[in-house]
Amino acid sequence: MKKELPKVYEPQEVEGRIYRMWEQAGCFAGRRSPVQKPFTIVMPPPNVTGQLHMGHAMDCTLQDILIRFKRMQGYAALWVPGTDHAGIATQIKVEEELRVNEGVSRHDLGREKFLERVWEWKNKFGDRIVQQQKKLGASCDWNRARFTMDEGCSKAVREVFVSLYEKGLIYKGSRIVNWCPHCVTALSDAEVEYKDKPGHLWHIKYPIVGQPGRYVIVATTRPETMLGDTGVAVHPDDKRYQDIVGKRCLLPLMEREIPIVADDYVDMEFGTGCVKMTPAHDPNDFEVGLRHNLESIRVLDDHGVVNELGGKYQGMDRYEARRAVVADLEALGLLDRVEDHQHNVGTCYRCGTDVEPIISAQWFVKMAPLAEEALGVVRDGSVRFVPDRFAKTYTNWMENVHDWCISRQLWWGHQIPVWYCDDCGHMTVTREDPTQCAHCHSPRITRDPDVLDTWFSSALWPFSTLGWPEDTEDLRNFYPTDVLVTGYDIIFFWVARMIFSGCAHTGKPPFHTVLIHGLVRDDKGRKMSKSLGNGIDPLEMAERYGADALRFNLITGNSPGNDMRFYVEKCEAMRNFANKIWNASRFVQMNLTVEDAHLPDHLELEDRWILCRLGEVIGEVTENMESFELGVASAKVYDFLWSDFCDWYIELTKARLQGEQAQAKEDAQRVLVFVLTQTLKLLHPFMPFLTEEIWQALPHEGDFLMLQPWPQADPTWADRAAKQAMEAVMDVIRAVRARRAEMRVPPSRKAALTIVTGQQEVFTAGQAHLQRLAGASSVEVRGEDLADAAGMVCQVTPVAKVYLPLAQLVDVAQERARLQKELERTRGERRGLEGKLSNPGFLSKAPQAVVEGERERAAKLDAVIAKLEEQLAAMG
RNA sequence: GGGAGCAUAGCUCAGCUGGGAGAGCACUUGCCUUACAAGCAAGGGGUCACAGGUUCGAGCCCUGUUGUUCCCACCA
Repeated sequence: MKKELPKVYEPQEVEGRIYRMWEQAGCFAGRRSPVQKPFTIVMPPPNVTGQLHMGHAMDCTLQDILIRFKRMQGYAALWVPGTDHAGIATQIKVEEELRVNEGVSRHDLGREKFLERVWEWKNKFGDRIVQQQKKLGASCDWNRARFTMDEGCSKAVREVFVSLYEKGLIYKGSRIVNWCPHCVTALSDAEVEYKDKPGHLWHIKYPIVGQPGRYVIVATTRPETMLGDTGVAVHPDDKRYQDIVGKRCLLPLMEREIPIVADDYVDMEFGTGCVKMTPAHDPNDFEVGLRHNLESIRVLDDHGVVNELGGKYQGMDRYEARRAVVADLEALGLLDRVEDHQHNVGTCYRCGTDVEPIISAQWFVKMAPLAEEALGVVRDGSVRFVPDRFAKTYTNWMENVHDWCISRQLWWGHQIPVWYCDDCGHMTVTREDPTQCAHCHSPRITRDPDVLDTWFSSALWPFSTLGWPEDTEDLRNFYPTDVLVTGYDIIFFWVARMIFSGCAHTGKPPFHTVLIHGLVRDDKGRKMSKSLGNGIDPLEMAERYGADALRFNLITGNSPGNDMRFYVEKCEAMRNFANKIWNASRFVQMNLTVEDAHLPDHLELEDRWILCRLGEVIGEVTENMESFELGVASAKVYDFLWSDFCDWYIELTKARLQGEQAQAKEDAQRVLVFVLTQTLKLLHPFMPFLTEEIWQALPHEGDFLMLQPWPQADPTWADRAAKQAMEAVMDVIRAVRARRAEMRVPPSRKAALTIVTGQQEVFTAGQAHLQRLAGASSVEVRGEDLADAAGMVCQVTPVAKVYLPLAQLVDVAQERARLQKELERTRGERRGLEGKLSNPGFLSKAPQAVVEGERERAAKLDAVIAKLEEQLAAMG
């Protein structure tokens, strides 16, 4: 039975082996069960091109903890993994690869060949992140792994697009959209990141037609867009400009006459109160333009280069054109002045390029009707955010959401299922690929070249992965899912869209709880990023300290939704904890002669104490887990294991283990194994590898710890008397140790202890422990105080006076001073309590239990005070 | 402009529905006490940002102030 365990825990040797064992035994499979309630988590699909970073590691660990906990609690637990095709990110990556290695662009290859190459890439590297998740111990049902572009998910996408189109919730329109000139595609509002950047405010003079020498001065941060100006706007109430409203001015450089209009949009206080209008390149101007029938002249092409409508600036990119325009204006004397100006610039969330608003024909999802339902399910509590403050973030966004631009000018993704007739121009939108136009039946039809926003397919993830739109067994059994775990940074991108998609297409919100976590930052609080080079590789940490230590680090000591800083030192501390458990287990095992882990009939004081504590911890940890307080739960297991079990209980059993009585020895072994085993179960969700490895080496029933039932406290363990008695003994041990340390008594020098107490039976029972743990050569327990305490030093606890024959190390005056000081301190504390206990308000209004607790405390202090006074009196 | 978070020991952070201020690391002292030196024992260190308020009682609830971080928003 016994396996020789190494002195130091070696996770590298253990983890791979344990994982393979679980996997081969099918421990991760989510099985539908007629009796067990299902518990389902769908994993946020990482990008296929991605590498596992610390954020993934935290996300993955949280989910694994929940799913392991629920699995042990007896739920039919299913954790569905998968990966995301990540349209822009992947396409950019493969294009880059092709450019560097082969010197070709996607256009050189053509769409079909290019897509073949992306699939090759996906097949080659798509597995990498899965392997990395396995290293962390992720207990997903890998047989159910999905990919957003696999057949089923694609079918779901197609169904959703067509049905939303049929309901009029998807439409195509020419609108101002966010355009990335580098990625050469439209972006949704959520994909634009606004950054404060220093810039300038150029004040430009536009001559008024027919009034030589008179100008309107407009202020702009983007002078190059004036090439597309089709008007100037002022506020209707602005007295300065009332006479010129309706007049025209001459657009410099382009020599075009444009109207001056009045519109509420203009802020009279800002700049000169005159705004140039470029409807084709500014969302506000676009709106104003609509109201005043201003023309839209688009002067920038898809790459952000001035086009043929930009006159002599054609061929220049936006920034080059800006410089040229400003220089020319200055030469013409039309540049009034230039101010420094901080402004908010939209940038592409993938490549960081400044986004260019341009008018373009794109596909949109009409959000208003969808948002209404999505708001309802959060308001009525059907979907709950943890922590709940994120519900507000969600609601705010959803209330102000604009229509969602879903078309992307990319090749990698779900191609839009719309065909245009080359003859009649009508659109055909169907679930099956058409062979002819639905209107004129012409076979000459061409498919829309664009693909859908990646998040369009991610939005369907909770049900597309379970088989939707088919009515599958899995869908019926596991949907709606239970908890969604993700970072607050993708509430808008993903969570919001899953919620309205779930409601719209399945009639149910896709999960009832959204567990939000924060970002993992570096030790200086900065975001980990490639460009800063400050990322810490979770796999390297797992390799060095063990996946269990990494997991524990990521969970313990932080609370849901809060960012955390990553400290390598903390990994080390958690590795030390793992090693501590390892060695405690080694101790238990090396003393083990019994084959089973049942509690003995006879329990000693310390046994009843540890069981009482175990029961408390089981209750608290379970409660914390249920309410997603994982950091608190893990800390409690940590403390129990290290302080109660290792520092005290193991030490307390040594007397029996090393004694002569066979029965006592065996009893101690049984309690040790039992408590350890129960605790390993509590710890398992957090540190799955280590706990499984140890459990396998201890007496057990069943095959795997990970499939064991979650521990439950036996009510008979709640032995308050045993707890108090044991703690009284522990108090004395601590007091003696402290005194010895203070007096610099070397541990090798044992001293005879005399304990004077009214509870002799408690200390008689604890005699062996006192001797062992308090460095005593002998222990005398008596009821009556010493007649002559000369040559002794005294320590006082609420239930005992302890005498140590150490007087030669301290003089009487010093001892008296010490006791006096102790007395003052205790009296002070007692007075504080008296204030409370003599307060009628407290007595009548505080809960009974609290009042009782305070009374007990007072009684203890009184006891200490009495003993100290007695001692001082005895010293004369 | 709107919203949110944070401010607790030298550092990084816990502290759940209000009831005797905690952990890890760092620091001091003494120990290889045969499970563990990745350890053991003992210890030092905190007007819980500030000012009011509610309460018998506030780190926790309310109001305001300051500092700080983040999110959202179409002011050129």
